[in-house]
Amino acid sequence: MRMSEVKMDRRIRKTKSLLWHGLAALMMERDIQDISVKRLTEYVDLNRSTFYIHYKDINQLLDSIENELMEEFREIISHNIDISNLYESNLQLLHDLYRDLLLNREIISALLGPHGDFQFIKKLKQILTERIEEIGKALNYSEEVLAYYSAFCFTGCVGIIQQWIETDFEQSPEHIADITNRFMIHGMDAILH
Amino acid sequence: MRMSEVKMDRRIRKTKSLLWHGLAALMMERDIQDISVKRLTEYVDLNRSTFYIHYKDINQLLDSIENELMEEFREIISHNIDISNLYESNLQLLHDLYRDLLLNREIISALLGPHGDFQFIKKLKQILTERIEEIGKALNYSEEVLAYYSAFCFTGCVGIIQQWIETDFEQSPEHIADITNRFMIHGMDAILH
DNA sequence: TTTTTATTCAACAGTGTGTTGATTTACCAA
DNA sequence: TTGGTAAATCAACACACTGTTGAATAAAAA
Repeated sequence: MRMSEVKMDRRIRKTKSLLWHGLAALMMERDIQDISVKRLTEYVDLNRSTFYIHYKDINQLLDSIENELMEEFREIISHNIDISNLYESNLQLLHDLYRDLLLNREIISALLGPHGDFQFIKKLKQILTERIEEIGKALNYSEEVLAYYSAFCFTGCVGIIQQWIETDFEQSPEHIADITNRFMIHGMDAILH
Repeated sequence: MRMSEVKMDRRIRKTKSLLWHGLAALMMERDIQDISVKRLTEYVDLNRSTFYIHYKDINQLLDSIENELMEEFREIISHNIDISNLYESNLQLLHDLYRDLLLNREIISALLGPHGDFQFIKKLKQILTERIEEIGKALNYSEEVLAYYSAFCFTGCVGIIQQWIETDFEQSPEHIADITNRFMIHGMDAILH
């Protein structure tokens, strides 16, 4: 059970969990714009009006799921980064992040898969970018190039995660973290040796 | 006028152009799922039934726009890549691509901006990835690492393009192509010098 | 157990959808 | 320029999903 759920009425917990997992399941087979409140509530066998007690519409439900995840990520990312040992501490951060993604593989597959949500990528990118810009400032890089580098890197990360999803999380989070880190720092040179 | 439009009835050209630009305009302010056929046709001052003569729904309209663009990109990307001079020929390809993006800045801003379309990124990534996997095979890289590298690079490219959009295409396509190429090949090492 | 509160259910008006057939308007080729 | 062709308009239609309501029921918390 998540932190934000502990004090909830059990019925609310059940309802929200049903809607959460139901939406994830439906997103595996169709776009969000093709998922109606009617269809979702029928799918999870809840009365349609129950949905409206908790959420305004499908978008707000999606939003609340994403924000919940973001809180988790922010927690993980808030660990200190050691600028004197960028390579190792960045690797550590990627480890932790990917491990958490794996724990949430159901919803992550939905949000970043073929019928995924654009907003989620934006949110994800934003909290990751905050982080690297912090580092960049500490290292005194030009703001302009840094903005492009962090955009490149962390959108690239999303690409790696999507590739990971496509192989159904075959490799270990450690392995994925390792190649991500190498690509970020050495680019193609990383595979040329 | 695009190649696919030359033989069309002028009325069809006008209608499609109105819907194309109208959708792009509406996508600058709201998500696709919040754009109805009714709203779009009112916005561009067309009868709603006219829309249905040409498209099934908003999604199909979006699809046809994207596919049109993809044809353009495919054209550009089909230029030969010189494996013996990867750096230069990749740079050339990025030049051409970014120049074309700039020509289509209106629709590109819509498709990759805050209310952009997930599918479009997928399509874009796919044609770019086809290309790099071709190169990778010629250079005899391991398939697995290569899949991750190309996912990283070209999703990263999308990130750079989004950053470019956010600065309202301030820099030249040549400059953006140059930093993209450097990030792709040297990663962070490119800004460490 | 009692009180509180979430869920269910039926019903409602409202809005967008997708289609149709008749009419008007614009285009294109002869 | 004209006549045939085809696109755009318009009004009307059944249909499906929406968002909200109030009363009845069920489950949880105290």
